[in-house]
Amino acid sequence: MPDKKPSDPSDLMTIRETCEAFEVTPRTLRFYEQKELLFPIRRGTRRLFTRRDRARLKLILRGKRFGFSLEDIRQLLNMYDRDPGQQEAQLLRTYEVALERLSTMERQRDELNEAIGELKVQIALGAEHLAELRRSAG
Amino acid sequence: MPDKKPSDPSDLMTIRETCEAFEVTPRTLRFYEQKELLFPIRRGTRRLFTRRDRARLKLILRGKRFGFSLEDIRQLLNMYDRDPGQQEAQLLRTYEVALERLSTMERQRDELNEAIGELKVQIALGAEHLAELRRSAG
DNA sequence: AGAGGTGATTACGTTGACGTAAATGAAACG
DNA sequence: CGTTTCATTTACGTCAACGTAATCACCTCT
Repeated sequence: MPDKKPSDPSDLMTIRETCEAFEVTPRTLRFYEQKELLFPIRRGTRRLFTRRDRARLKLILRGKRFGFSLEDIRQLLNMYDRDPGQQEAQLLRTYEVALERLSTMERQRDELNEAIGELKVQIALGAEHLAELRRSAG
Repeated sequence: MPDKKPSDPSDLMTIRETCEAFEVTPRTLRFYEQKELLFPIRRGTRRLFTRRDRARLKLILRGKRFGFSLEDIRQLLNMYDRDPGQQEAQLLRTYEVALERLSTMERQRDELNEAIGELKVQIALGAEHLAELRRSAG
């Protein structure tokens, strides 16, 4: 074999090709299909992922990086599917959801920072305690 | 009833009193007992939480705020129980574990910050896109 | 025809920290 | 003595996002 087969008669990709392209497992793709996040076409029993599936997958993975749940993502994606025409309203909705998520993430970060501060204090106290122990009975 | 009964013949507290004092549910205390984090004494079938249980509980809840798992906490607590004498070694161990946890938390915070930055970019792009839509067909 | 690779389906397992429900008991109050 | 009220035990349920078999069907190369 000279190199990877493009296997691109009309831009369809097998499950394995898609997995390699996006670094996910077959299980993940099947799972996403089951959750109605992807809709690969079937040739016989085999799944074939279209350009559209791949575009969706890209958005799914991006959404996951931002901490959206798959259910959140599904709702957003399917909104764009159901009525392709409400561009502005949909974009606006996505924008709002993103802002909400952003504030959640910032709150989480702040809480994490607080906990980090507290933990540092405890660590400092521990260090002191340790030094004391060594002074009194090294 | 004049007021709350101290019910403090020797500093023991019922499960409910303990729950109120620490803002946890009975289920939680029973769960912690089952997980060997607490060892309330039994009068008949009832649990009575000692000063020591409460001290442990305080540490448990603090540990949780830092994101330690109950299993982590159990190991640390029981270490102090099993051989009360290795004070220095134990404190040192706790110190080490805390440092590890600290770095994990800082890493998480950094990742969260990165994601926040990315999300902000996406939001800005969305805003632009939205403005464009409105310009071309408001 | 056997071996190997790819893909499919079905369904149970994982992880953590409890929630929740059901059935029962025992104490306290009037 | 009857009724609340608090308690106990047992055990299944929850949530998310897949992992991990187990079993079966095809295709391809040799």
